[in-house]
Amino acid sequence: MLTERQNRILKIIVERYIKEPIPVGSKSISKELNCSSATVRNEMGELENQGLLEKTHTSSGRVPSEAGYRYYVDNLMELKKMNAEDMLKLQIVFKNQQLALSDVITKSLQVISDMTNYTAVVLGSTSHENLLKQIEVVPIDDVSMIVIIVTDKGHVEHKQIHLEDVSMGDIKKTVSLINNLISGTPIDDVSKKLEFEIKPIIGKYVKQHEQLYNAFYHVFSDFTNQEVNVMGRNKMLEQPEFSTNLEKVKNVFQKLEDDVLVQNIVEDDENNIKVYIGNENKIDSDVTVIQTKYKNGGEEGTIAIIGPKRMEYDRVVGMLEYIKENIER
Amino acid sequence: MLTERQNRILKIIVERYIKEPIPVGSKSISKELNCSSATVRNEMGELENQGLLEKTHTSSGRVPSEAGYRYYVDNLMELKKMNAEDMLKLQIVFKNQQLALSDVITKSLQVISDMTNYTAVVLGSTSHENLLKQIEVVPIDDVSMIVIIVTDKGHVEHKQIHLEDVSMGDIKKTVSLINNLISGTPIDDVSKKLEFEIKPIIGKYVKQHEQLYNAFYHVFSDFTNQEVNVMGRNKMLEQPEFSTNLEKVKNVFQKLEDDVLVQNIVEDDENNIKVYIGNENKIDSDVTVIQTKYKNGGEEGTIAIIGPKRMEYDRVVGMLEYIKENIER
DNA sequence: TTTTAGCACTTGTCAATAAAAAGTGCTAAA
DNA sequence: TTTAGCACTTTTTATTGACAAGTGCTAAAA
Repeated sequence: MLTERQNRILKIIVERYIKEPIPVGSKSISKELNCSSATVRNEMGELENQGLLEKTHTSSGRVPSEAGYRYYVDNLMELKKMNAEDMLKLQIVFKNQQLALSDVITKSLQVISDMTNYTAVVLGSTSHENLLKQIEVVPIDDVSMIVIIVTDKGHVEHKQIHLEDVSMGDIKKTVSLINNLISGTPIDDVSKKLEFEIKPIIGKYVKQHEQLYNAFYHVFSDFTNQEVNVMGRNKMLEQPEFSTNLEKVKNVFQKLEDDVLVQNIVEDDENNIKVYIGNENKIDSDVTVIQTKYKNGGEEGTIAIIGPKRMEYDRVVGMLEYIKENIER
Repeated sequence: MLTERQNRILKIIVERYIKEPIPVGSKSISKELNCSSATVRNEMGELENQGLLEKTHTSSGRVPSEAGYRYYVDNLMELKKMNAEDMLKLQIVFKNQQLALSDVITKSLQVISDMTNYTAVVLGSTSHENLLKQIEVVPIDDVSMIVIIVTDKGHVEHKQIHLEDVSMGDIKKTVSLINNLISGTPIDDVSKKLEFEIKPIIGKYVKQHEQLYNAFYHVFSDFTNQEVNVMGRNKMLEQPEFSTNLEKVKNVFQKLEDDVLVQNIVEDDENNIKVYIGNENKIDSDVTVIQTKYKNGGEEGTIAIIGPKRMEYDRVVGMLEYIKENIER
């Protein structure tokens, strides 16, 4: 357990370092506390023994360790209310009645990314939570058509398919079969139902039923599992710790470019706001991910902010709380 | 006009520098030509007078200037056939019958980006070239529904709208009105037609016609003008001239993140392959854009490769030619 | 007239050195 | 328990010198 004074010192060091990435020395802290630099030095040594602080070299000032940030977030951080100006910017987005929920989320995270200079990520709900609502087919020319899938949560996906020697009538019939028989099925299960409930029926009276079945089968099996949206990717370059270390930037960018990797950001299903510092997250040991789930009616997903380990925890957590609140009503 | 020897020297310098970004000295060239370094120096001086070469400092070797690259591309470059291995990789994409055209283009450019370490861009056709084919409405719950727009070129767009106190019957009627009356209209003109041809009719018998009209109006006016697809964004970081100059990278990344700016890459409507070196393009004075239009049936668009000024012109032009050929049949 | 050998000169790079700044740990006294 | 004082470390910055690479120019050779 830390003493009151140790807590104060750790808090000062973390917050100073977050403001500016320069190791913090004992002298500058002694002015803030009513004691000498030697006392502060003793305490800092103790904090270092406990693994909460680190030195960049033998005679440098102290820098928070990963455990130090963790301790700060868990015990020392005071939540910061958003300032009025930032709130206003977000309210403009939330009050816009024209926008669908998913657009509101995306836009508001874009605003957050601009305000903080951190990267923001939105992950939509996964397919096994989506039920097939309806499919539609729009013919484009003799052999091409667009198949459109709509789920109960308003997720829309489309795919162009090419069918030769299949009559429009047969296609229409198949579509209406699907809509009547397997609407309401989780997207993940549609492929199976297609095989056991639709294939036998069309097999009887459609000439090219194999071709038709295959086309629809592919449409569903290619259904995107999750909507992934990354905003402010290059904000990472604005962070001093990355602008000198291109290798790190490359690694982070690469992870953020691959949708599958981005999906893995999500660590668990916790509903409240979670902070994953450095090695606690799966992106890079030099970043922190702050994330939370949101739920609104049937729709749900995860929003996350990615920044350097020395990110403004209090500010970002406050913002996410505010956004989550607004999304959920 | 340059002499034969000057041409040879310029070609050597450009190609050497493209291979490795180190200023080229007279001595190394004299070995390749049958003459002394002093002669080469004289010629290089002349080439510098003509603005085709530059020095990085008074006593450094020479580097191609923008005009030098231009001259190289226009007069010296020999087109390079793709090697068999690269061709094979692309053929796998082209031969895949399952993919829609737009996916083939995207995938093949992704391959090119991986092979060359340059960034690739695909711009789909613009909205004024798309005609409305059909719209569909899928209800989600009492007040929400999805409006889906399909164009004659297979472009699909959807939007969620919220309508209170409007009966499903009225909506269905309006949709069928639109499909019957203004299908075939360029997307850009739909809003107008909506006002003059649809609004008067629904105004007569739909209670909440104003609300209904507005909803549809927005759907069309928000129609994305152009499909924009950027692949291998962070390949830029692999280029030595950018990995030391973060400011440049930031500028390029910023431009590539903004769809509107990416659209502006397109310089004109030329059908053949065009090379825009440095200040000739609108992205950054340190990059080169190589682009071409493609056309396949009704669908058309632009593909472009973005790399440093010292990009492998011969290779990239050859690749684009090959891709364009394959797309167009 | 063209080419070339030779040489003085410029600039960048690299390693070594020195001095100053920032900060620590430890000891001993308050 | 706190603090003043001091020796010690490390980083940063500037300076120096040596060396390599390459140029431009002059004068001689082809």
